[in-house]
Amino acid sequence: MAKPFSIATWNINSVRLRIGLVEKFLAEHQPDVLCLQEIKCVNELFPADAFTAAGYPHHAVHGQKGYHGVATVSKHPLTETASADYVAMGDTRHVECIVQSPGGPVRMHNFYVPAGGDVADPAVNPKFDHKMKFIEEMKALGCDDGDVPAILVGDLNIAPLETDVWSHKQLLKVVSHTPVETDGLNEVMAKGGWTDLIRQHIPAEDILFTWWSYRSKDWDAADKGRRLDHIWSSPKLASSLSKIEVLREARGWEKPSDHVPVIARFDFT
DNA sequence: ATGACGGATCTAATCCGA
Repeated sequence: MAKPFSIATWNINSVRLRIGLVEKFLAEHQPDVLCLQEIKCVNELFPADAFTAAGYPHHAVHGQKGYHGVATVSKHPLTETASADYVAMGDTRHVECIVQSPGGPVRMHNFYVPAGGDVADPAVNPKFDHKMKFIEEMKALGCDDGDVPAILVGDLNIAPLETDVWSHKQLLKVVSHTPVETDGLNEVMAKGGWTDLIRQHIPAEDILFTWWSYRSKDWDAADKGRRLDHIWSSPKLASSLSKIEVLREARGWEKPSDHVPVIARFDFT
């Protein structure tokens, strides 16, 4: 008998402003676990009651005032195991917990990787230096550390494949798609033994985006997006993947986030 | 021109996102 389990990731760009959209999303799609990035509030201001009322009473929140911040909410019990301070900047960009899924415990990593600023040169741009150091530290993260199979999700702010951006050629020097970033992210994946679940399900030949800039007059018609949001897992869990859903329609909701939710559905045995 | 919006904050103009 298969045991369904699903996880979603969404850069919400202020959880307090968009709690209504989150409630709509949870009601319609019912993931077992939702990982949010850019909650933009301290833990005390996280709308915990709304999540509990929506059927998600288990929370691991790691926020700060105004910027960044990550939160993992779940239908099933979870234990927060770490909130690593990558690059020791004091930023809230990672929360790790173990979720009691119907198929057994799963380690969940929820990341918000620094955007990296405008200029892709660490010597003149401290934000890009920060981003590259953050990626460097992520290379130490193994998918099977500690014997519990793991899932890594989040806004990694890097679009690794040519089909992850609207124009590979025009974005080669644009932060998020430079070779030093995409090579770095590929190394994080290879060293940790991670599998890219989104690209396991949706062929690398297919154009695929999860983010569209607010600055575009008509984001849908222009369609100049990037695939910045990711779902990875250990190979053991990857073999149980049944479906990936990228909710492009959510970019067209009223007062939307510039990122859309991505859902991975599994059938555990 | 990729494009010139949208969030939080010491409510006004500034920093930040990618």
